[in-house]
Amino acid sequence: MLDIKVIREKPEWVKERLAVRCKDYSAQVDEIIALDRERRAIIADTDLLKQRQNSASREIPRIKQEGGEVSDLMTEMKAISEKVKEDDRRLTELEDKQKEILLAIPNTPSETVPPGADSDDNIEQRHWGEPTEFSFDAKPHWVLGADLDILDPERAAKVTGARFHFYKGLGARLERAIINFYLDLHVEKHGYTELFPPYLANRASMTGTGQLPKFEDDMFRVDSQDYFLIPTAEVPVTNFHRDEILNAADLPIKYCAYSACFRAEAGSAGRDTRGLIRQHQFNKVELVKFAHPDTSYAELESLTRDAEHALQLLGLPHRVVALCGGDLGFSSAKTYDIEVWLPSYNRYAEISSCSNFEEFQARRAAIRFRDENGKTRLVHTLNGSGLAIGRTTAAILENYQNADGSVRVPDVLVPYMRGVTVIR
RNA sequence: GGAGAGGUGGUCGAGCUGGUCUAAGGCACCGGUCUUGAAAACCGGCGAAUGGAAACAUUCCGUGGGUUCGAAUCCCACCCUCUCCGCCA
Repeated sequence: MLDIKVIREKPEWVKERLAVRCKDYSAQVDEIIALDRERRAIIADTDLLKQRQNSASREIPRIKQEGGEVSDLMTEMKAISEKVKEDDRRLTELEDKQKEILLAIPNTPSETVPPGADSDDNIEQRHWGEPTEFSFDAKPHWVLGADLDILDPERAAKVTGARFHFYKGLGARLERAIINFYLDLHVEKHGYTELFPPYLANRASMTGTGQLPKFEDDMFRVDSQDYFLIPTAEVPVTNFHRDEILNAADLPIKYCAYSACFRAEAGSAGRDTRGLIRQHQFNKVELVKFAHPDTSYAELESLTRDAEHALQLLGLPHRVVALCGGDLGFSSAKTYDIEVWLPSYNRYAEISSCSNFEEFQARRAAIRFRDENGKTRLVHTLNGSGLAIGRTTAAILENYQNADGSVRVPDVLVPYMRGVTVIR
């Protein structure tokens, strides 16, 4: 959520920043300003009436005690009371309307976000390794998965529906090995505290991180309760500190969390229909930081490096791109995607998205800290995949496949695979 | 799921026969006095949000409604926590 004060004071700047997203939000900004003007006028009026109310309710008991007559005063107060209630109703209406619009406006992109309309305009920052070369006909991971009998989407479709997977045997062990490798790496080498979160979150939490109200259709909702299956551990982990005031000395606070993630992804039909790339349920280790505003961009860099480090230890070729304005997510001010080389796609494919949300989520979720002067300020929240597990499995299967159809296990995973070095 | 108790500022906790609650007090925290230094003691400060240039004003006692001139306090609904019982991995 954007700061109403900034919208009020620098509306043209806000519109300009939002335009980087290649969409025009001028109408919404103007409407907010109009509502805000009326809202503040009503507050000023009503506060005067309430002040009169308060002073009268201090006088009434005093007059009574002195044996005075209060019925005239009570009659007057009755009328004021009616007016106050009416004004409060109108005020609530305006606030609700203003908040509704405010919640639907995306974050203002940082000044460093490159211009551009879609992913073709993203800017490569750096790359590591080179695309894997094969001296034989390389198979896509879904073929390897079937041939090795370690992935079973057909039975998952029977048991549940399209876009779910069973992992089987060493496939299941590989997925589990990657989860543990990532968690151990971030806890032991990068200083994150591990959280294991609930997989269901309530409406307030989903609103706090920006999934609601705008993207309700992308979520799985539990019918019997107003709970949602989390689309990412970002939701429970960021809301871990919702409505809290943190100590400045504790910042940055760094968490990593494994969770299953659930996405209804209404618009995705027809894309990436085979394999592990786009599923309704997938595994992910997420990195989340609560940072001081002065250092949040440095924290974004180190968070991205932490995620890249995992791919480097796995020996998977990858690159980092800065998302352009048109490709930026709703809540993000700045995002780096990490893309891993996927031979079956013959291109780099997203495996992590690392973002600085600045105050956008913190304002929605009321996550503040007490600064050096004792003032409360909003923290900056950041998160990034560290990394997506299913896509890692796909990348390993494809990049580490041998001519005979077997797959070598990356060295760092062998202990997690209980000594298995080749899946055959 | 059933019965009972309870949700008050960073924390503990008083208030809960409606009107100096304009939320006591303790602890924590910050500043000062004292001290070689520290502790203790003493003095002072110390919640958040909104509106306002400021003075200041308003709002907030789990959430949302209601009664009243006036609600932390009374009424209704819901949420959560604790204790006991039931069920359960």
